[in-house]
This record gives sequence, structure tokens and C-alpha cells, in this order.
Amino acid sequence: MTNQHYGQFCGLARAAEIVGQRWTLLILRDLSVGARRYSDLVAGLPGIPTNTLASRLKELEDAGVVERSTPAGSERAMVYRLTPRGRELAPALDALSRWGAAGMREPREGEIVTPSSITAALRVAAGDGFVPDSWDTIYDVRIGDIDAHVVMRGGRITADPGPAERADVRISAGPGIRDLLAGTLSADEALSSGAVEVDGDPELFARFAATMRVPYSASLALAGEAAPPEG
Amino acid sequence: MTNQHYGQFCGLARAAEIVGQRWTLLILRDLSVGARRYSDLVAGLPGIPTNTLASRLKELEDAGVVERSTPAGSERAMVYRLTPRGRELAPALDALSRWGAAGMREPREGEIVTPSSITAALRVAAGDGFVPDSWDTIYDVRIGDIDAHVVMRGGRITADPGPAERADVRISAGPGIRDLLAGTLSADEALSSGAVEVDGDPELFARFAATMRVPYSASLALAGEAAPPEG
DNA sequence: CTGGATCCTCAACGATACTG
DNA sequence: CAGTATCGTTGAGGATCCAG
Repeated sequence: MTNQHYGQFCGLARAAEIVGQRWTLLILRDLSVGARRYSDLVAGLPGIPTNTLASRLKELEDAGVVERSTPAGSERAMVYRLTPRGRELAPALDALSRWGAAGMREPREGEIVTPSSITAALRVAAGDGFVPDSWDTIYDVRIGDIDAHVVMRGGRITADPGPAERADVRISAGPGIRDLLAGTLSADEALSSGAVEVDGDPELFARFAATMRVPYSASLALAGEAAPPEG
Repeated sequence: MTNQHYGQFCGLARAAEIVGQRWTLLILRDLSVGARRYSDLVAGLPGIPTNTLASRLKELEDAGVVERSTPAGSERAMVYRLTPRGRELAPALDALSRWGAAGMREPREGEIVTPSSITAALRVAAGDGFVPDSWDTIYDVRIGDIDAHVVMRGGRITADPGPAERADVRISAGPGIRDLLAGTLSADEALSSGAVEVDGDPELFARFAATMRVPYSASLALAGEAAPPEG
């Protein structure tokens, strides 16, 4: 109810009052991928207490960032979606995602990926969302056992959850795909090492690898969290 | 000690674990303006409990975002500053600031501004930081009783706290300057209404008003927090 | 079965006091 | 000045329960 205020007339403080609460950024990430029902959110955010989710949704609604609607016709199908004001958060969410990903090489013990996290990561990797007009390819991207798909068409690139029907290229990988997105692993190396498996035209995969980019932090070797005792 | 983890291999989740804690974004804002001592931070963040500040600084240090150093020569002068990795947060902080400011028209009851918040706001308003090479002006900007200064020189624009020595233009205003930065109040209107007082060449002030920009949300009228009962 | 509300426990946060 | 110690309060975590 009483959202914590910082008492400062400052854009960052106002933003922090809304998105600086536990779980809020991840809720917004999931909603940025598409409209979600309450139970979808619960499923996509393992560990979130149901009362915390309910509180956050109410706060976000009060802040004008999220709206609930029940699509006419379906009785029990209340969905949550971002308002226009909520969609304006995209640049900030993407910048935070990039920064976090820049310091993220391998999953920690027990860390998972979700359909929304994969889709959001692909959208961030797509950068400004523009590609040459002539490109016209559907990529199915499977990370672990989670499917998403990337579409390059009409000069634009989009990412959405779920498998693609009629994909031109099917990409299957594990966490090792992180190095590919960072640009430290070439498309050829990814294929020959087995880090990524591709079903389709290797040239189109090379194009994917060259287009999608989420670099590592330049200062990671110096300042990062303790280097993993990797063998 | 045990920072809350979300258990997801996701850039946004990793970022949220670090910057999604109460007060952290504001601490980073102050440090993004310059190195600060512990007591500077306490003074610039009214209401922060001292133990919370100590915890946050330690967590940020562990995360590689902040470093403490004691400048040789001075006994008791430990200062905190952003690491290179911490400075990489600037785009994300700026995007969040812009989003928050887009929904912020007037100060709420009791809200204040601080030297760091003013300086950070001016830096955000400066956009990409580029101006025509020929511009060479020092603006002193006083909001309420807080001074900062903006320098346009060598094609770059910078904002720093404190008054300027040898300012070319002195700008003095209250919260009404928000409309000027948003672009809904013209330089002329700001002067004639008394919302902003200027000591110096009006043309240089007009240039300032045209360059510094933090727009209001386009969807504010529809979705925002309750519209102020403004006359 | 979805969309929560309730209850309890405990860790984190907040305010004040105090110390090297 | 730069924090640590103490203690009360709040909010998160986790399980269960209830209404439509």
C-alpha cells in the first residue's frame, strides 16, 4: 500500500520507487514479452510468493504501468499487460539487461532460463531492431528445452516466445550460446565445438551470429565478481 | 551478506540483484556524479539509515561496482567511487532517469532536490553529450538553493555540481524549470513568467533551453498517476 | 482450475545509540 | 568521520486455504 518514497524530486528516485522493488523488474520483463495471466506469471517466476506478486501487480497498476483486462467473451481469463507508459520502460529494461548480461558468463548453480527470459534476451540481442530490408528468415531458437523464435523481415527483427512454425533455421544450444552472443565464439567455432547445433543454411546461422550481440563487459577481467575456478 | 538471488540466468535478473535493492540506485546516482565520502552520501541521501548505506556500499564493492580508496596523504579520507564496471551502468541509469522524469511534473509534498540529483538531471538532459564544436559557454544553474554548472566546450557538454566560477550565463529557477526541460515551456515564456531568471545573454539561454531536453511521457495524460488538479 | 487472500516465520530494513 | 551495535518494524518467503 504505502510504497516507499525517497522524498526526492528526481527522475531516478521516482523510477526507483516503482521498479526498485523486489521482483518488479522480472515481472515487467515477463509482461514486456506479452500479456500474461496471473498463473503464467507465477509459473515464469519460480520462487515468487503469491502475495508478493499480487502486491506488485497492484502497485504497478496504481503507477499506471500495468493494466488488467478481461478479454470480452472469456469468463475466467483476466490478463495483465503493460500500458503505453509501461512500454516506455523498454529502453531502461534493455539497458539494465545489457549491463547485467555483460557481467554474466555462465549460469550459477541452479540458475534456470524461462521462455520470457530467453525471448527478452533475444530482443535485447537484436539491438535497435533493424536489419537489411532484404533479409527474410525465421529462426527457431531452442535453449535447453525452451523454445523461442526470431523473425527478420521487412527490415525489422522481432523475438517472441514459443516454437516457430515453418522455421528456416533451427538453432539448438545450451548456455554456451552466451559466448556466441558475446562475440567471443565465432559461428564456425560454435558449430565445430558442438556448443550450438544448427539445422538449416549455415550462412543464415552466420548471419544470426553476426547480428545478435550482447557483449561482455570490457572491464570484467579486472573488476568482476570473483572469477570462477573453472578448469 | 546473502544477496537475494532470483535463480535465473538472465541479464535483467542479475542486474536486479545488484541495483534492485532499496537505496542502491540513488547511491549509484550520487557516485556517478563523482567520488564521495561516506558522510557526503549520508548528507545527499536524506533518510537513509547509516547501516543500510554501509551494507549497500559493501554489496556494491563485492559486486565490483564500487571501490573504496583512501587517497594517499590524507589520513581519514576514505572515498567511494565507481569502478569501470560501475561506470558502465550510466546508460541504464540515464534511461531509468528519463523514464521516471517523464512521469514527473511537480514535486510532491516534501520532495527535495540535492546537488547530485540536479547534476544528474542536467547530465541526462544533455542527451548524448554532443554539441556543435563552436559552442563555448559556461552556465551556472541554480535550482532553489542548489548550484550546479553546465559547460559546453569542444563539442561536448558536461554537468558538474557546485557553482561555476566565471559563468557566462547564470540561470536561477525553481521546480518550474521542469517544464522548460520538457519543452512545454519556451525560453521566452519562462523568462516572461518569471519561472526562470537569467543573468546573461538571452540568446545563450535560448540555446540552453533548446539543447537540454527531458520530455514528458506521451501517454501521461491517459495512463499516469492521478492528473494534478492544476488550473 | 484460476486468482488470489491469510497466516506464520524470518530476514531485511529503519531509527537511534554508540565506538574506534 | 566512518562506520558498528542494538533493537523494533516492515516486508519477503513459503505454505495453506478460499472464492468464483
